[in-house]
Amino acid sequence: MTSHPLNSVVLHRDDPSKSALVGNVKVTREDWINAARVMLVEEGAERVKIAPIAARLDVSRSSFYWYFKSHSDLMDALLEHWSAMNTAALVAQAGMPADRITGAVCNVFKCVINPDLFDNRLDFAIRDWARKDPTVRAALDASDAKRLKALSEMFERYDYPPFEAKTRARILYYMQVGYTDAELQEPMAERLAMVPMYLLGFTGHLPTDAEFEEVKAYTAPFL
Amino acid sequence: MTSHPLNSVVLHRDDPSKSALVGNVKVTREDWINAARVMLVEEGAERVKIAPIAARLDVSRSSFYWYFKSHSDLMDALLEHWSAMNTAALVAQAGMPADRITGAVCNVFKCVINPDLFDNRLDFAIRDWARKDPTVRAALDASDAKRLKALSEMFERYDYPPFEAKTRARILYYMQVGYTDAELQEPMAERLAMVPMYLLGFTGHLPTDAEFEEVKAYTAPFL
DNA sequence: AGATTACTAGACAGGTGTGTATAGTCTGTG
DNA sequence: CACAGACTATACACACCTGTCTAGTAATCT
Repeated sequence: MTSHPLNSVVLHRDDPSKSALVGNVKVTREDWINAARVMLVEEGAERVKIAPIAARLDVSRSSFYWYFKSHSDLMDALLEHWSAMNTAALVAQAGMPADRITGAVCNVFKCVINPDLFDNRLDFAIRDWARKDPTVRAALDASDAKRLKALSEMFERYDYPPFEAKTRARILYYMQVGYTDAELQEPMAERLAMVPMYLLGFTGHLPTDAEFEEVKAYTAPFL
Repeated sequence: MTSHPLNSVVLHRDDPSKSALVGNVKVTREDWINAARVMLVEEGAERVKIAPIAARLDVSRSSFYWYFKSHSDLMDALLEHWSAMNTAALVAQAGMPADRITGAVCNVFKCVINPDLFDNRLDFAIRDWARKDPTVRAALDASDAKRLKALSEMFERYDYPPFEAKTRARILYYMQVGYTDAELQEPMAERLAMVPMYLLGFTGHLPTDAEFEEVKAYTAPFL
């Protein structure tokens, strides 16, 4: 219990200029997770390091091990946090009532662009991370399935037959997933106007048998 | 020039069981880049480390510095390789002649699913990497612009007005970008059949002014 | 055969990251 | 006021990665 000679330096935890939380020097487990989330979004899972987070919170690196068993314990918590926030929000919003399908789809868009309900950048970061970590991959696949199911059921409620409902759900969902960071900054109206335009050379209806045969003729050598 | 006492161990570079290239013990700069590319695709830019690549090539880690000035020199070469391969292939394919727009679009698809012309997984990996490195970001933006320009010009050649050509190019391109690894494994015909289906609740034509106003009413509070 | 060129192995130095041990400080409670 | 529990700082052990230095080997040219 005697003072270690090397530990005799003066501490200044209460120096207000160095305190991240003025008036409350306590750092909670949630603070660590939040700071880690920011790190994950901004830098990627690979760069979620303990020391930089500690610096951001203005506490010692070793404090981390009071709140978390290990580095991977933190990463698990991060994954849990994401699942609870994003997937739950999208599923809930897909179930919201609306007069017509247009309104229902817009509800989904509204959810996705509302940072309080759905952290789009976090979703991106998790998708990145999943490509390198099988555990995350499994969690993401499960969430994707849940979200697609909710969207598909939404289309079915507006009398789309099952296959078409499923297809529309997929396209709606993966159009979101496909956006780049830059595009997510664009005005919502522009993105919405772009979506219903026809793709490829088809002329605005479901492909006829003849057109489908034409496509197959083009692609057959590669299938 | 005298033998260092610690370096007197017997070398066995020509041990066939340890040689990655049987009959040719030489490792070239291309070999390093190729191995690094595999690493980049499978593990992400962050995990392209010299030692594991050396192990895969079954050579010493220090040999690396004969071929490359530094680690970032290798990464530069990787970026250069990607640009030359993928962007060049897509631009070339978009310029190929075809009877109708359907054929032209299928040409693009054929290019993108042909691993000899276009490494889709590499494209993904670069996109990941760009999110963390401004230099790569700039290179990717330049490539995206080149590709979109080529696709847009393709649509214009089939008499689409400029704005619509540009929009179709964007959707066609980002539908590709949005695919997940799993989906890229799906049969081409299914993906092609899925694409022209209408999105959202719109009924198969460009949105009318009334529909556009409806969308704006839904989204106005969030813009 | 000797010299030159192309290429490689191993040791080392320095930086950065995780996890642990230890010696504290602070706050609330009896 | 003394003590217990919550929390934090510093130091250290260890692992891994980059980059440099030195002493080589193997094939080719002269």
